Amino acid sequence: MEKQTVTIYDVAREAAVSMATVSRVVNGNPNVKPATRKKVLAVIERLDYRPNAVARGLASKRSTTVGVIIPDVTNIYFASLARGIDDIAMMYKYNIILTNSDDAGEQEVNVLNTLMAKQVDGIIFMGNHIDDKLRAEFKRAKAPVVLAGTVDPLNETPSVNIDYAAAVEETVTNLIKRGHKQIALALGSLTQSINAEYRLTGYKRALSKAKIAYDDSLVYEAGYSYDAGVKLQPVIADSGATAVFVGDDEMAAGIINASMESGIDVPNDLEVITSNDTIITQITRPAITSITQPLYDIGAVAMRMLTKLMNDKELDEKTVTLPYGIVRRASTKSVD
Amino acid sequence: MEKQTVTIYDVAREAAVSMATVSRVVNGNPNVKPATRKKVLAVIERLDYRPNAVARGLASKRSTTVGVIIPDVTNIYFASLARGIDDIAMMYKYNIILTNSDDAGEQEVNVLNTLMAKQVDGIIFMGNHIDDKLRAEFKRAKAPVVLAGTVDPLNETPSVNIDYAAAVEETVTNLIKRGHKQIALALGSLTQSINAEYRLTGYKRALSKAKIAYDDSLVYEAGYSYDAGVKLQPVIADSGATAVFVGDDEMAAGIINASMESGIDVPNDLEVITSNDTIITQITRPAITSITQPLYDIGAVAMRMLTKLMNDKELDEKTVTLPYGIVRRASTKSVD
DNA sequence: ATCGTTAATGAAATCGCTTTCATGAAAATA
DNA sequence: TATTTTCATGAAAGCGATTTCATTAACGAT
Repeated sequence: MEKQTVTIYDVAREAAVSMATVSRVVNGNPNVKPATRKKVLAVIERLDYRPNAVARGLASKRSTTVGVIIPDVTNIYFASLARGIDDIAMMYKYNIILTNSDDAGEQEVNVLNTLMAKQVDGIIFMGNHIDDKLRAEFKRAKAPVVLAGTVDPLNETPSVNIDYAAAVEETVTNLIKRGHKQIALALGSLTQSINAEYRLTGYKRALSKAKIAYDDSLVYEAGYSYDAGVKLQPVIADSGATAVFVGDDEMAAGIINASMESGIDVPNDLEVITSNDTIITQITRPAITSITQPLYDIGAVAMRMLTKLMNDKELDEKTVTLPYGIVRRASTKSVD
Repeated sequence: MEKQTVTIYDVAREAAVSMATVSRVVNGNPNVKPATRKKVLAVIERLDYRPNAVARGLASKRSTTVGVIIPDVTNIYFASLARGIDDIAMMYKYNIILTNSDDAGEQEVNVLNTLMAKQVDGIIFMGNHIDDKLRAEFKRAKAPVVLAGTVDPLNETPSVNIDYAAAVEETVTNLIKRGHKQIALALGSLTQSINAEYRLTGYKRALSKAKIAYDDSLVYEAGYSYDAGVKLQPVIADSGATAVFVGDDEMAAGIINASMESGIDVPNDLEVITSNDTIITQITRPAITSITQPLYDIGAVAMRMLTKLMNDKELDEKTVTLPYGIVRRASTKSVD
């Protein structure tokens, strides 16, 4: 026995008004006599009528749903952005269709297409790399796209980020000031622009300002995981580096734990700085000095921008750069 | 200039067939002559036609979307389940509408209702407590609901879990065997059934089997966070407990770090065991002994069950209990 | 009392698809 | 060859809302 669904038509009949009037009441259209509104609301209550969002979406061409593409929900960094996105979305009565892309180009294009098929009103994209294929998809999408915590070197798509290059430059410069000459850089793949075109750039800038020769044997492409950090540690140890900047907190934790366990003291033998200031940085011992990012806000601001675009409003600025900070913890030596 | 959308009607016209035939081709209905199929596919390709999932949903009464209610995406435990859910969902061509509930009853009911309004075909619910209000909502929903990593003491709703009580009983029994008499229990709120009716039960069972009197001053209701653990640590220290079972990994990390920093050695002065075997347990020093749960699988199995229910199939078992394990790490002493 | 406005409502088209049913053609059976 | 089945297809009726347009009622203003 299927549960019977109550439609707007049922309400109209019971209330002895037209569907149009019921629709007006439901949508808060002011053009309804108070008495009529009251009558309709009573029927809605009595029948327990709930508007069908799908039908509404078809008729109005707005689904009040936005697509969110995330590399992996279990990654705390992106999950934090997602939380910001969802909170603001909810505030504006949107829902989130969340899909994991694993940062894989093909998969990203796929989910983008299924999201478009679902008629999402907008899309928030998170990932480590934007290529031409993706840009092309963004363009043909009729829904606006905003990048969160994700850089497009060509700046074609609205985005919210921090200044990754400047942040890395500043931290590396700090290390140099404290006497380090051999500073390793542990990143994800250099095919990803956030690494190749931002973090690496900041690193090189710091070196060049200090007149230190760039040595690419100190730059490592590892994965973004704890185990990747553990595996990378002996390599860093062999390189003679006395400090390392790491692109991911879990990887940094792996490096720190593996170092300490092999007798290399952090920070005395190796100083470690990481990028995302997730809870991980507080949990390790020593705790990890990190660039701080307003993770939640990056997501929240991106979603706010998207709501504007979805309502055909102009954006104040297409590329929003939120402030970053640096928080010193025990994985680096104090300056004094 | 709005982007023009191509509809099934356009395809039908161009291919000189009826909409019905195009629909059959798109949906893989075998009742189409190969020649016709080919012709239609060519037009679809040429016009770059993408079926509108909203229209399809309205006509077919299936949205191929499932709702997922999660306390907080940034919680690694639940995020891990969510990942399992999404992967299986994708495998079955479903999308996920993800909403954070903050474990708050009112909010949970709200999102449940907006999900139903969106005509989701099914719902996966994660949370720490199921109450009557929620059960009532589940019942009136016309879409099936499955609980993931979430217990319903009344067993009214299909669910996937491990045997929390047995797991706690086993770990606490181990502690007792190693000579502990004062074992603290650090949980979330005792208003939540997973704590009050499962973990606490297991704890009491272990004590009673060992003829140790239950002392409720050793049971603590804290939050599920790192800071909650840090705050709770001095209280545990004062209690004279020599071991503690913790309900959340981040909280356990907080207890461990705070202990070590106040001169209480883990595991020599205090043994610590936690519940969820997330990456956190490997990152702390000492690493944390933990109950192991197949997190991803809990989500994946829940989603598989949901697909069955959505296709009106019978469930082999309404309540699935996945096996748990215990992994010893450095926060407990070896047994020998 | 009359006319121009504005407010309140309903009729009906529309959104883009699925699906039932009818129908004619082709294939299989007698 | 006649008859029954099966196949392939199209016409058209929904699905449950929104929205445009027309219409009538009420309201001021003159």
